[in-house]
Amino acid sequence: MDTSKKQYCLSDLRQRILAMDIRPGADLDEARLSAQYGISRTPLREVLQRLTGEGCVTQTDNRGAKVASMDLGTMRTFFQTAPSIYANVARLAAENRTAEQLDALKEVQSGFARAVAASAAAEMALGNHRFHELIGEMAANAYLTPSLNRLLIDHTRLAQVFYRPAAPAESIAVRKASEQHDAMIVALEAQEGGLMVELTLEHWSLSRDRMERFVRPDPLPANVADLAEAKIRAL
Amino acid sequence: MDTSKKQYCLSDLRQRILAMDIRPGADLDEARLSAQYGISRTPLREVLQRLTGEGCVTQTDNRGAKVASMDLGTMRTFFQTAPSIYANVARLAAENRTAEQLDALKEVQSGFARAVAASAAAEMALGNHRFHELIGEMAANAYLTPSLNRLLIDHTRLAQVFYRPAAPAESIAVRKASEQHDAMIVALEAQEGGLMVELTLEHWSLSRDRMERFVRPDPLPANVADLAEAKIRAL
DNA sequence: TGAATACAAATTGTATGCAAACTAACGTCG
DNA sequence: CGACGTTAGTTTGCATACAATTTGTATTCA
Repeated sequence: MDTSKKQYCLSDLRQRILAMDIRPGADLDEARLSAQYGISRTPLREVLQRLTGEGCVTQTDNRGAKVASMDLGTMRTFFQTAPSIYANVARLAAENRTAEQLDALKEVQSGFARAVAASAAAEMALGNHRFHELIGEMAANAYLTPSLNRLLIDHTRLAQVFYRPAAPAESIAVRKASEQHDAMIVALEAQEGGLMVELTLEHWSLSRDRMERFVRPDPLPANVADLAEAKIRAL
Repeated sequence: MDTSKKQYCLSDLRQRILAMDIRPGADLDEARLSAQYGISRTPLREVLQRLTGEGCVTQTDNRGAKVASMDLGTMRTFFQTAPSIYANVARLAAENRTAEQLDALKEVQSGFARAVAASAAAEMALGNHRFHELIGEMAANAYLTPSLNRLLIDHTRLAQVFYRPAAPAESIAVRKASEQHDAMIVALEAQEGGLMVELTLEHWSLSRDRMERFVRPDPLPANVADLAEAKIRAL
């Protein structure tokens, strides 16, 4: 095959972490994983080191590796930090993108659109991830990229939690997100930094609103008697 | 000793890279280094992977590790990105610092002041590095910290290049920088975010001006004849 | 019963030997 | 003479065995 077993292990673990297939805080046992991927512990440990560097995984001495947790504190800083970094990266991407990168982005976006059409939740989230990762590469700023990538890791994981229960209203939002991606591609092609920032902030708002709606859903009726009555009437 | 050989190897390599004792682009040979630090290649490779995650080192498959380079492009993005990240981190640090962190910072600053008094260039740069690293920890923002730390790596390395030729004017600037550190500690203690941002931008200006002065020194007289004449008169 | 300790099992960390990949020098062929 | 292919030599990558550390459990003694 084209990719080695180690390469596959790296990208597979990363995907499974992003897709919340392996939960935050979950223990990553070296012996089990190395057997599972058919490699010895030495290269597996290298993979874990790599993922630690990316921010997917945390390691403590003599106590192994865990999937990076997502506690309330980090979520708070996530919402605090994301718009600023996203916006700055967006402007730089418009200024510095190359033609090849733009082609790659179009490719990824068409994949994302296909996933949206097929309502494939995991592929949507992963495609979205790759889309924004590529915009990060376009920015060509080695100092901002690590922050962006860490934000994207948690953004994708949050999206998995929030988007899974695909209510009809949600699928409309997803299609809107896909349209925003298309608009971004136009802005990037025209190298319009200001427009790109605007679109990015709108994109963020859409995503944030959906997360908020999930965290704080419409409350149940306050009056329990009325609720019971309504249920009976509905029969 | 308190720290294991591996731990020592990690921090020693990091220090030597920050101090430009090992130059950007230099090859990091596994066999040589493992022998040098008295550990086998396995833990040494782990150290290199760790440093790669931090951004000090770059690794390419089957071709070993090198010290992260500092080309013109990265320097450009450095000057572009640093003030914004520094300022944002500064405000967050003022808001979120704990008493323990403040004590640690005072400790580091007194070490820095001692190094300034002794004109110990490497210790100054390293102390300054630790000072700003601690401010990053105070900000308690897992998304911003990686960007800050990458900026600090290159800032410290640049400082090594620029500050080494210790002209009298430079030592005045260093003392001013130390005073700015003291002012920052006061601002952090009072949790005055706005003041902290102001001080940080001043601190940045001082540093940037010194770098600029190094890159673009006063030009020689344009008229070569005049220059020769002036030299003769000076005798 | 509860705390402390000693022992056993599991897991991580390190060393070493061997396989694979890359580098460079040499010789052959067009 | 230059380009290409071949072959030593060096360097990185991987697997396995062993050492060290942590965790869980049982047993003893107050």
